[in-house]
Amino acid sequence: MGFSIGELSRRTAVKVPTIRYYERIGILPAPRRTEGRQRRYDEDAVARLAFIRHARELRFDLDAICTLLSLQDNPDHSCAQADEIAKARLVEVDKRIAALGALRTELRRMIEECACGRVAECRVIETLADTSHEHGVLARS
Amino acid sequence: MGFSIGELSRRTAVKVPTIRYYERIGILPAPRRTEGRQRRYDEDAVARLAFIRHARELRFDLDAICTLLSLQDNPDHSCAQADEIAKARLVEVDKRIAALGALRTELRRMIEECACGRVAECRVIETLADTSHEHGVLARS
DNA sequence: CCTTGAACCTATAGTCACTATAGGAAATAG
DNA sequence: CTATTTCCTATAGTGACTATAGGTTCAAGG
Repeated sequence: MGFSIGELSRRTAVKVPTIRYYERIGILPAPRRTEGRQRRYDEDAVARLAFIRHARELRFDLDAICTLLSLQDNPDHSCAQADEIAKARLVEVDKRIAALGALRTELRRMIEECACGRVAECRVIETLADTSHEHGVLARS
Repeated sequence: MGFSIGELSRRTAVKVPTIRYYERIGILPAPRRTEGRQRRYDEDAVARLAFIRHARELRFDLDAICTLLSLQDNPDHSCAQADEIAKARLVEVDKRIAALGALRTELRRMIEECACGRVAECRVIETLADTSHEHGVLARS
């Protein structure tokens, strides 16, 4: 008749404190409790938590996941919004990959050109100290 | 005879609260003050803050930047440590790019296969709900 | 000299998505 | 019945800022 939070954690590979956190912020419904106030879950909880975990692996933020979950609960609804969220995520990922590619190029150049002697001639430090470059954006994504 | 925090902000493209934050955590030295306790900076502060900003653009964490700054202050020291930090960063970036590439592939497949009708047939939701996949890692990098 | 308004000051709390800790209670195995 | 494991809540910490509140100082114009 239902299983513990530890068991749910094992079944979904989501850590126990994270499950409690998800409940606290309302992304996972509060389950029923034993007489001693311990949580007892069912298969529905496994499914919902697995959904969240997979979406988190794809780096959807919890806000987006909230929307996706509520869509899932309404199968007759249009899925345009889900599509939109996924597409927005793809755009972010594309941007991030491009930014990281540029970053990698700069790091490689820094490292290659460093003769690895004294700091005075270190290309890594020199590059960072160089103020002649453009002010890029410090985007988070 | 020195300039204000607002001027330093304009010259380095680092926001005023961020500059104060950097001072608080000790990554930027406390500057001298006017009689009215307002901060007054010089060119050295510009250089140091520009260094930090550039390193942040390359996503070095503040801890690594701290080390790099102390290296910069000792030009006769070996730059092996700087090299090491930069190489570690490169490894992280490589990993992140690989992970994001995989993520992009999955997002694209999800989006392409979605007929964009009702949620019941939505490939996006379906993919997220699918529990048959491997438990990947939720690495931060 | 006086006023206005922008820029400055500190201290504190909030962000995101958790993670860690403390101090205790319940469940389960032997 | 005891020992061990797992569970509970509440709170604080993470990184790197960002935002807010409530007050002070500075520079310029009149």
